Amino acid sequence: MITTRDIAERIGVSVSTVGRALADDPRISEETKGRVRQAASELGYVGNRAARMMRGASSNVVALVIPDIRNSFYSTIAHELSKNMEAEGFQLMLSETDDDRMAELRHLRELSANRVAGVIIVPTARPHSESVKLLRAVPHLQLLRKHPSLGSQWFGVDDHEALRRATAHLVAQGHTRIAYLGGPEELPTGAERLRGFRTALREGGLPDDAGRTELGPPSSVQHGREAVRRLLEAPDAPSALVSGSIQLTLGILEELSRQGVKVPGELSVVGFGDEPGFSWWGPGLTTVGLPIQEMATGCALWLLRRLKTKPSNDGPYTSVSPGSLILRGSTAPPGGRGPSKSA
Amino acid sequence: MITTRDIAERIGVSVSTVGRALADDPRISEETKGRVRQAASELGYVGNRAARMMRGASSNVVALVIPDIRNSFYSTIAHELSKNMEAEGFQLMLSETDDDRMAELRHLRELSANRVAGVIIVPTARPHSESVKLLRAVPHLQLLRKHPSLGSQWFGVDDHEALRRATAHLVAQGHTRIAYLGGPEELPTGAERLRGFRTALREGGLPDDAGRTELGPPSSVQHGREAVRRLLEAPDAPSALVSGSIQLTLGILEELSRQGVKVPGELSVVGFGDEPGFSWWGPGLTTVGLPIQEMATGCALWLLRRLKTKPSNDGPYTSVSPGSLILRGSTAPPGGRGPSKSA
DNA sequence: CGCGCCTGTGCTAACGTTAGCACTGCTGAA
DNA sequence: TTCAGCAGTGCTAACGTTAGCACAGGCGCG
Repeated sequence: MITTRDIAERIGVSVSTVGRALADDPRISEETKGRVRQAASELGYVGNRAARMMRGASSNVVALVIPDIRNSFYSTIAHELSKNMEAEGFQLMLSETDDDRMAELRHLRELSANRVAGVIIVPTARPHSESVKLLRAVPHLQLLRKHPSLGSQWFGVDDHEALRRATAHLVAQGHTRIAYLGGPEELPTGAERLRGFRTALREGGLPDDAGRTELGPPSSVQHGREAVRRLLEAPDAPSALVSGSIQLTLGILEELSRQGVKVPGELSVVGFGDEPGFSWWGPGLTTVGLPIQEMATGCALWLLRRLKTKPSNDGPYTSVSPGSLILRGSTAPPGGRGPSKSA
Repeated sequence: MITTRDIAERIGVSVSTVGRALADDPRISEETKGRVRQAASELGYVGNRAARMMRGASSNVVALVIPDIRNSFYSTIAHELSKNMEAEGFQLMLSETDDDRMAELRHLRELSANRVAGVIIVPTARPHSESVKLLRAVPHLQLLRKHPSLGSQWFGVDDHEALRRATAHLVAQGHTRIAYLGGPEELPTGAERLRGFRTALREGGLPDDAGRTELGPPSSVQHGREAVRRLLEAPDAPSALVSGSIQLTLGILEELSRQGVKVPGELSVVGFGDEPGFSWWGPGLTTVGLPIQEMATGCALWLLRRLKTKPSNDGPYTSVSPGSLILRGSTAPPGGRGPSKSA
């Protein structure tokens, strides 16, 4: 690897001069700068960030810690983040936890050793105490899920409101047996969405047993399919179904298509998130649209500001809009005569 | 930040001893090791990789340089790569080029400054000469697209064969006006897929003007929609359509759904890649399945081997299977009576 | 004419870690 | 008794870069 020393020896100046010339220090004459730049270019010199970091400079890497990049929600986040960060000279490190706290810990250890400048994290249900310690040592920001031990910097969705609205839509159409398919209560998002579901039932004057819930791994398409199968086989199957995760929604749609369930004739469905296929699935999926881009951009800007201004300005959390209900054809009154379809 | 020196002062030994104890050097007594580890844990010591790198150690970061992480093809690659790399203690850096050679160059400069250990790249159509120089200085591997100047280490799909098969399927059903919607010829993949399309037409004994092509940005869903619109409005619209990219396929499906085109009654369609929604789109999309996981794992293993063994073993490129044609309901003989559907 | 200032450059230390060499006791063999 | 060898530890240099200080030469001002 070419160093400033190589350049210095080549043109007969000191390393200091080379360093200053490359930093465009006004004390160096234009003539010398020219020769240095020329030599640097010819030799293919690339500054060594490790050495700079040793001199106190911070790294130009921020990390994104998420469950699974294949989830389009997270890949959109990653994209927006990357775009915003690149514009400011930052690179993005990607760490997948698969919702496993030990994998999360392993990643945070590495990130810490690499002295990343900042971290945006979708924490697991119960982060390891060492993970908490590691995170607290670096500017960080929670995304979607909010864990109290990780501070109050948080960007997310108003999950309670999102599911309240989605469920209320079904209640308003007269459904009295509604199923909710979502993540486990341990996850902050899972708990909030479930709460939103129950709030809507209560507000609709429905009895406690009107709601049926199927909770499980929120990133598992497979779990979505199985849960749907269980719901349909049950003695008094629900007439409507709300989803509390994108991946589960994918599973739901696949299984309903496979079984040829008539939507919304036999079953009304409200999805979560908005994927490319949702609009062309069956009669079109009514679903909760999420402001993903806005959230990602918000995160990026918050972190950038935080990285630029040394003092710890601890702006409190920011909850983004609850997401809007996108009305398509997959919901209708129970037993109603909505567009029927064998998917 | 806690350093070895802090630990040393705390327990009254030298930094050398601390360093060796943490590296589990056999020369240090177990008793001392215990005290060092204890102190390190209490203080929350995390080794500084930058300092290690200065001592000649290589970084534990590999970079993935791709056009756009939102493309599920690339997010799957990123996921598999990340999984394999994490198991070996490597972290993944993500760089998006958006198919812009200048963005590509900017990223490669940063990666180079950060001394990444290796790079897996989906190169742009014509990488900048400096990009080439930067890449050549580090173990790297081309993915999908193969650019001659970047060496012969390549993992990809047999694009020619993939599109030959897809097109041949339509030809066999008797279609004589077939459109191909794909990326530009400048891209190695674009050129190969187009060639495969033409090969199939020729082998099917069709005249040169049987094929209509719409080439454009391969990652643009929007372009897919517009191209479909143009094709349908043309005086003698084709009776079949083959896609040469996942994103374009998404656009195609959206537009066909929107316009309510009967598939395969009015138009037969063969897609590219296999996304969640493809199976439930209209009559089910016949499409080219790609061995994404296998490719990603192959890349990871190749790079890991390359990083472990210092000597430059230059295994030549490896072309993976051509992808299999997944038969669903979206193709039928022209004017035929296949399951018709207004999406 | 002498002094201070300015311009342009060099020297050196420091960042945190590691490896080579040196040192201190101690044990065992000649 | 002397010395080699060993266990256990310390000292120091080096990695590449940067910043503080020093220094040389030239010029203007009193």
